[in-house]
Amino acid sequence: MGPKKKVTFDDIAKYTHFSKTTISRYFNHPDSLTLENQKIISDALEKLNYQENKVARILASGKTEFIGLLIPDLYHHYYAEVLNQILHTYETFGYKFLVFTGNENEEIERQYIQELLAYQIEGMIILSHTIPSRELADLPIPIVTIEREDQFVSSINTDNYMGGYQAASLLAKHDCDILLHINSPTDPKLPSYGRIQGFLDCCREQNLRHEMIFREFGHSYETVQPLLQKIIEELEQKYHGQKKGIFVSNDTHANTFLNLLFRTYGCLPDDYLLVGFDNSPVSREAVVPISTIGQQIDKLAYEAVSLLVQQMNERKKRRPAPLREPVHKVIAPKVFRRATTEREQP
Amino acid sequence: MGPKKKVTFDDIAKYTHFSKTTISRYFNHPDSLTLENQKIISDALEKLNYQENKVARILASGKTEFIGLLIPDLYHHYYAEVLNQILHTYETFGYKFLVFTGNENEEIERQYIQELLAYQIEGMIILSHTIPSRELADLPIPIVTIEREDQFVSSINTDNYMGGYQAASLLAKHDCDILLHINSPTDPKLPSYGRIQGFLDCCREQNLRHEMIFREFGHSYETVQPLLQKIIEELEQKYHGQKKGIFVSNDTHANTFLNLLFRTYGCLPDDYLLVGFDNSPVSREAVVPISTIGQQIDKLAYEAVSLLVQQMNERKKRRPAPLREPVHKVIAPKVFRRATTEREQP
DNA sequence: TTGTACGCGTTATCAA
DNA sequence: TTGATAACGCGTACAA
Repeated sequence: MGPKKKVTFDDIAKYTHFSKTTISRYFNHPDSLTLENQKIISDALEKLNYQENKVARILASGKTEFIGLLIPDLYHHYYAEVLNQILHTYETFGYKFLVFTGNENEEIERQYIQELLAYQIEGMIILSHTIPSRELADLPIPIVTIEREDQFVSSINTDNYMGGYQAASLLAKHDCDILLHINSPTDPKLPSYGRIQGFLDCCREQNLRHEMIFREFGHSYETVQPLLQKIIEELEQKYHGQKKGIFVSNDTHANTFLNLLFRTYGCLPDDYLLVGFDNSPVSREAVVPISTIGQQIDKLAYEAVSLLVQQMNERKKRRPAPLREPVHKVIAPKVFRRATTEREQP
Repeated sequence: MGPKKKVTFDDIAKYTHFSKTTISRYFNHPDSLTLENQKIISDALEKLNYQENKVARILASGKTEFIGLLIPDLYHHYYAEVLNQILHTYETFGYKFLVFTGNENEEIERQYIQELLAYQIEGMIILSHTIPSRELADLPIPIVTIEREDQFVSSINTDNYMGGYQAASLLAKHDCDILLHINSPTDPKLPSYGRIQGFLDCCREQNLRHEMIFREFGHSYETVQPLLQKIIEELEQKYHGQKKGIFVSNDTHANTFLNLLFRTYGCLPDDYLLVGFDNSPVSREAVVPISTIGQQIDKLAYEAVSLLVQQMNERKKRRPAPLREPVHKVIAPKVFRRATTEREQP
């Protein structure tokens, strides 16, 4: 054999003249050993350079401490940051993550799930949106989703409604003549639909003149840019000289919108106010820092893992009380006021 | 017990009146079974709804098909994209990835490595830079690093030297009066030092007037911005009216530099040419699309996994021939000419 | 406080 | 082409 043999409990047992069981206990119930004997074993571990084998432990105990993760992509900063924050919960909960990034293909994502189940993952966090929650609910392990259709499974979402409301409020404070919301057409079942509803409700409640602009923006810069350029031209015609308060569906689009204005005018004209969504780096680093509604991604990630761990623990009990109703928890967004709304700041 | 019992080979064996061994063979050497019997077993698997258990397979076979991944962060698009591309090699090589993102803490990253080893990973790809390659080389499994100090381990890097050379050449073509390179002070042992050397060599070989500007930029926008602002002021003094060709160490800094110019002048003045590095989204989406030297991250990732798989396979042979010398492979960068150097384009 | 014996779900070896 | 049996390394009743 190539790889040199690994040191096992058996080796330690022989070396210390204890039994395997005692070695096992040293790791799992150290209190039940004499301090003296603990020291003997600990020395032996050192001397023989023992390395844990968690795979064997999993097989024996049935607990993998694995959580599966299904993410649409890592191209968007939002998903990358969610992943980052989820990975960091390792320090709190000790679970390891098996990550797949999807290719928007339902069938392939089903295969990924099978593969994850084969590795005996104890639970799953899903951000991909291809597989309906109806189907996810039938999986034999607890599921938590983040910001996707979640009718039949537990989920953690940003309070999108509040976010949309806050965006409209922020713009309203600056006495705009017209409030606009630019977005892709959105399924009311998706959490992000809340942004639209919140924006609308705020406008209606406060009797603000407003217009909703929906376009199929797609997912690439190349499709987004011309659509936004056209929107700018239309706004110039329709609302020339009027103070326009614009809530754009996300920071990336808001930044593109801003850059298009800059290319034309060399500045952000005084009659344009802009609010984005996500508080992604691009909003801070833009040519004019962009006001935005930020998701608290750290909390989103922490609560998702926390909720999942809770449900996984429930299943380990003798008489588990499985959830009859999915839990939906919501995290408040945060408003970041920057130069695209607060002009007094440079 | 809470979770309903899982179907095992034993169940299938009893149901089909075969032995466990035959069921195992159905998966691993199907050819050795009658087509007839294959059908019987396949039907039984369906009927009993069998789910693979790869953990048990690992214990028996010793092969986890796990690769460990140590990444500094996912905040920077570069790392997120590397991770993304690495994850996608699953389709080609079938290896799964256990991911840790580091906290720049040597001791904690050592713990991560121990944890990864406990899960019997077969190899490791490292982008974090805290642990010296001297130490990594002593680990009991093959290691491949990407764009970090790699003296004692195998590595895949972008050809940074060529990148620096290309940047200088591109600027030189446009008849700049002075070529500048803005960067953080860089250890010559790091691959990215090549950018500096390549830039310098090009300038010297072609007798181009040039200046190197080194500042400790740190890792946050807040520290970068004022330093770049100051540099702009100095350049205005020193090279007023002269055509300045500037190679900035990465796209994020290049974009900040560009935005600072825009805030002052409302445009990119004609006497500034800009080249970044990385071809990250920000370079395309900037207020003026930024010319940049792009790393071919897909190839970088593929070659890293490929090289690692090769070395892992070597170890599985009866008489492995371990590498005496680490392998260092290099991927050519690609030049992206955009508006910050090619002004005729809008 | 320590040890014995068995089980976890596969793969590998050897024999039939 | 198939089967019996022994690993793989650890956890856990149960016994001592």
